[in-house]
This record gives sequence, C-alpha cells and structure tokens, in this order.
Amino acid sequence: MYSELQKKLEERLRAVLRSQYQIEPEKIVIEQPPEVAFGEYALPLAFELARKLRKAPRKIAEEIVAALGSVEGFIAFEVAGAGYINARLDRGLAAHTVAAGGEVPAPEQPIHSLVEHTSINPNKAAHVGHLRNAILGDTFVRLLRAAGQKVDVQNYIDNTGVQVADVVVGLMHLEGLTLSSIEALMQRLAAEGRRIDYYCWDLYAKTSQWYEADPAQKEARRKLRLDTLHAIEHGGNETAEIAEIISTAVLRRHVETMLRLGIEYDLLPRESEILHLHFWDMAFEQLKDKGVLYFETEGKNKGCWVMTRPGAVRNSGTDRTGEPLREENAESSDASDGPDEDAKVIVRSNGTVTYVGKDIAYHLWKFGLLGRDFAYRRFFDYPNHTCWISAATGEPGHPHFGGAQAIYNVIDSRQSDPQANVIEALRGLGYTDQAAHYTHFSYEMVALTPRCALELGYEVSEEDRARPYIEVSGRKGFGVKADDLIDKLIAATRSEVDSRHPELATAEREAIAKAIAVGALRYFMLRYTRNTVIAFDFKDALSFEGETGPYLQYAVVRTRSIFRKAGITPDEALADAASIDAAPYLSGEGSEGIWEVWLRAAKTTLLLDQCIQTAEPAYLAKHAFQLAQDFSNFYRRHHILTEEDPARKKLLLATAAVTQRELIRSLSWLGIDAPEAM
RNA sequence: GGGCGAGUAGCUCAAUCGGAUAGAGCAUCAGCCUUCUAAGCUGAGGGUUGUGGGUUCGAUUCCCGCCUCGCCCA
Repeated sequence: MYSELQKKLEERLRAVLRSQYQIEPEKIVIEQPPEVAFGEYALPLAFELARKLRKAPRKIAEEIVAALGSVEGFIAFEVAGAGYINARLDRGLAAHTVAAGGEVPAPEQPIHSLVEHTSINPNKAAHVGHLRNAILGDTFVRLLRAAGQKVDVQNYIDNTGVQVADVVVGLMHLEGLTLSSIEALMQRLAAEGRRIDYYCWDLYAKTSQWYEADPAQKEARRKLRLDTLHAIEHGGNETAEIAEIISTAVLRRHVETMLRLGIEYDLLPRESEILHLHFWDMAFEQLKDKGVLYFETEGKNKGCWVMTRPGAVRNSGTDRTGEPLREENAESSDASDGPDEDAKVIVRSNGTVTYVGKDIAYHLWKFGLLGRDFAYRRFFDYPNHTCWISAATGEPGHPHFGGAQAIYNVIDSRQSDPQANVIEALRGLGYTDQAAHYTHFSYEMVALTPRCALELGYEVSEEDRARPYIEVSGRKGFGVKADDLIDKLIAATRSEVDSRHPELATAEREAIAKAIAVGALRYFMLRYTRNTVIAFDFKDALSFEGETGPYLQYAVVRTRSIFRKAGITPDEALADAASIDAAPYLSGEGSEGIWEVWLRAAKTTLLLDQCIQTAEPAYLAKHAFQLAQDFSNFYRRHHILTEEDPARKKLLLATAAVTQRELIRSLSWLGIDAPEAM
C-alpha cells in the first residue's frame, strides 16, 4: 500500500513541476518523516529547487502545495519547517486497503535467478562463519521468490581442492588408513553416533600442524600434499576415491546441518566435474579468441596466460577493443613498454589453471554461455523436492540447471578480488549484460571475541586478547561448529519452554524450542548489515530478549492468544474491518499507537523491494522488529478483549490481525517460524 | 607498496539519494504481573559521529589530508 501511494504521489509531483516550473528532475526524493505527527511522506524538494528558482524554499513549497490540489488517498499536504512538504494519508481508507491487501504483486516477466551460497570445503564441519553465509543466502532466495522470481539454489563444492587433499593426507599418512579401512572407520563412527565432519575437523587441524612440525620433513610433506592434490584432481586412483568418499560424507553432513535451519538446495555443482568435463577448455578457447587472455612473454609472469585487472591500464599484449584509455590513467600509469606485472595469472607457466580460471568457466555455464552442461544425479531428498549433484554420467529426470539471467554469489568479502576478475572476464568476452547481472553478494566474516575463544578453551596470545575479534581458522581447528551452536541453542530454549509449558506434550515442546532456537540464530545472523564483521559471542547469540528472533515470535504468539480467546480468526477480523469506519480510531484522542502499526504493516512490500535492490536482508529484519515493537506498544495501550465499543473492538482486532499477517510474512522470508505458544 | 572496508552512547549495532531533535538493543538505575503470554512494558542517565580542513540553506553521509584497525593483492 505504502509504495503504491508513494508512486502515485511522485507522478503527481512530476506533473506539477512540469506545468509550474517546466522542470523534469531525474529523481524526486520522498522520505519517511521522523515522526508520524509530521504525516506519512516528507518531501524536501523545495530546498533543492530554491537555488534553481532563486526563491525561498518555503515560498516554493507553498506554491507546490497549492498546485497539488487533491490526490486520491491523501487528505492533506502541508508546508512545515523551513520548506518541507508533508503529505498526510487518508488513514481510514489506507487501513481498509491494508486489511484487504497483503499480496505481493507478481512481476509481468519473472526473472530466472541463481543464488549460490554455503559452498563449504567438504573437509570439515560447518562453523559459524558458514552459517552466516548460508542464512544470508537462503534469506535472499526467499526474498527473490517472494518477489516472484524463479530461483535456483546452488551450493558449489570444491571437492578436489587442497583442503580436501589435507584431510586425505591425514587419513592415509597420519592415520595409516586405506580405502577399505576408511569405509570401516565411517561405519564405526556412524555406529557410535559420531559425526564424520567433526572427525575431519580435528584431523584437518592435526594434518595442518603436521606439515610444519618437523623442519627436516617439511619439504617431503609439502610434496606429499601436492602429489595427493594432483592425484585427486586427476581421478581414477585410490587417493581420488578416498577423497570422493570422505568429501561426499562430509557434504551430506553439511546438507543435514543446514536443513536444521530450513535451508535447502537444488543443485550441488562440484569442482571434480568442472575438471573432468573439461569446462575450462571450452572457456579457454573463448577467452583466447576474444583476446581477454594474452600470453606473457617476459617478466615474472613469463609463460603464463594472464588477464588485465579491472580498472587497470593495459600496456602489454594483444589489442582489445573497449573503452579508450582515460587520460588521467594514462598519465599516472607507468607508460613504459614493460610487462603488466599486476596482471592476473589465469594459466600458470606449468599449464595448470588457477581458481579464477575455473571460476570463469563455471560462471559461463551459470549464464548458459559455455556450450557444455553437467550430468546430474539425485543426492538428497527433501520433503518437497530433490537436491541434485553434478556427475560425469547422470540419471534422467533432472530439471534444467544453469542459463540464468541474474546470479548472486554469496561469498565473503575476502574474495572480492577474484570475483571482480570473473566479472571482468565476462565483460571482456562481450557479455556485458550478464556482467551487469552478476552480483558478488559480499559479506564480512564471523570472528570470535577473545572472551569466546577463551571460553572454548583455546589458547589466546596476549596480542589477540587485545583485539576486538579473532578470525576463525579451520586450519587451526579454531572456531565454533554450527551443529554445536544449534545444539546449545536448542538446549537453552528447551529448558525455558519446559518450565513455561509443563502441560504441553514433549513433541510440542521440542518443536517450539527448535523454532525459537532457529529464530534466534537466523535473526542474529541477519540483524547485522553485510559489511559488518560479527564478533561472535555466546552471550549475544544465546540471548532471547530485546532485538532478537524470539522477540518477534513472541509478538505473533500474543496475537494468536488474542484470537484464540476472541473466538474468531485473523482473516475474519480483517474482513470485519471493511464494515466499519476506521478513521475515528486512527487519529486523535485515544488512538495512540494504533495507526503506527497500520503504517508499519503497510510498508512490508516496500522493504522487500529495498532488500532486493540493495541485496541487504538486514533491512527486513529491522522492519519486522520495528513492527513487533509497534505492536507491543499498541498491545499495552489498548486492551482488545475487554473493549466495549463494538466498532472499535473490530478495529483493534483487525490491528492485531494485520500485525500477525505481516509479521508471519516477514518472518517466513527470514526463514523463521512463529510458534503457536512459547 | 597498491586496492577494498571500517572507526557513531560503557558494549553491540542502525541511520534510505545530503535533510527536521543522530536512533535501537544490551548493560546500569527507578518502576509495572488478581486485566489479551513479563522471552514483555514505562521512565532516567549516557554523543565534540576517530581527527583537521573543504563543499552548502543543511554533512554521520560528499571531497582532500592525517591517525587507528581489519581484509585482499604482490
């Protein structure tokens, strides 16, 4: 409702500016006033026009207000302060519209998007940093789907990388295991109820230390590591088979862990298939043809195929049609004929392809530009759909993957450089439209506070103790495992639910505890904007008061309780609202805090748009919190069930109903369930 | 050395394209459960927005210098 009327107001303003002043501004700023007392929309445009028109802002504002006349849905335009124009909504009409509405308008042409998130190396347990990634990604998927987009969810698996190799080295050379004894190990772990990803967590840390432990052996161990990596990349040998078994088992654990938080995937594309199906060869041809890559013949990158970095000035290699060099760049750069030492190496002089190279090929596939596809096998069954995995030879019945119009890669900010290189390569190949729809959904890492690290029993240096946070490290086995955190959260909510609701059945208490735990965790990860480093602390993460998920759930639970006792459903309450004149209850004496709820509720779709535009789910988290806050305020001031004026009671019930509807909707986009009781 | 990001209340974070009195939560203190769930509510204290300039009707926001921290690249 709110954004529709905003658009209407903007159109009317444009018409006025055109006829009054012959002005066609590019953008008209429409703000939300700091207080509802100022109205529902605030327009600072008179300030801007003042200079252009050489008139006092207040005078201009008065002229615009006079010219605006009446606009449907609005009851007044006022000049305030030094020249603001405040617009007031017809509250009664607005409430009726909000009560009747609630659907997000579907787009005329749904976009096919692809979101890649999670992407944990399958050699250890998921930790809190991975949770932030998966929760951000999953929430964004829900937002895109809410806006009517067709979204594929992919979790990229680097199953042939150095991290998997490290665990394989640990299994084969530290533990002395063979293919068959590893299978026995896995059965034993399963029988003991131990998690294979936890086992690998420890082994990975142990192996990493082992490489460095003996200076005399360092070189030999480094070679062993490299040989193992090459054997895995090459495939068709026992080492590769061990890697396949162990990485698949760990991957399955990751999928299970994320499912605890309601996170599901459609496809797990793997590095092994990108290698074995020779995606790179296809990409390499294109890159050479279009001159994106050039062969370096001198300098430190001699013998490599390299690519100019984004924003850098080309001063070596083949020609490339493109933007002319800007003069200031040409001057500031070293204009000598020497090689571009800053160029990004894509193929090393020994012929191996870098990570960025393989990523370019993969992203060509994502946009349907590679000319080759994966084969697919079933991997995991969710209640409502199947998650597929890439394979060299597939099985029938799989959906079509790839060929997206827009892609979002949820990858932490440390990888912004390689991500920028991939985008630059696409642009260089002439795929400018695809490059423009490639979003590096960047976010900052989750680190541990020194206090948290000490709490977990890690050694913390003097230096680290003074820092606000310490980076987690899988290599060091330093971090908070995702399942441990979820277990801990559920234990905390469970004991609280048990003491509050001894009358409920065990299964019911369990379900409530789980919903609250997941709500707390997901909200915790979503309340920070993406470029804020989260310094993780159990005290904050295990908090259920204040700006937390449970606070929002609690507001919903209160509305549920009201409707249970009132003996009607929220839908009935919303329908009833149409039969009354709401306006008298939405302003003036005795209306405090009611309109605020309606206005906030009306803004949900506006927030959905903003979140998608900015790729920032935190705005919706904040919005839902504020709606819950507005409701709590309303709840305290107006006692619904004992209200004697029947019309007013209908309005109060509708207020609770609209709160419930918008909160549940927002929460579902955040991946949070609202329980019946808590 | 180059690039990116950050610095806001005791702590953790917001602040939409440059707008009205810089807002929340936590913590502290003082209150509110025989009335719809107190995982809640009310109130109080708490700010030179790192620092120095500039741009203008107006700067946490934009520009320049400096300081501190983090990450990435060589």
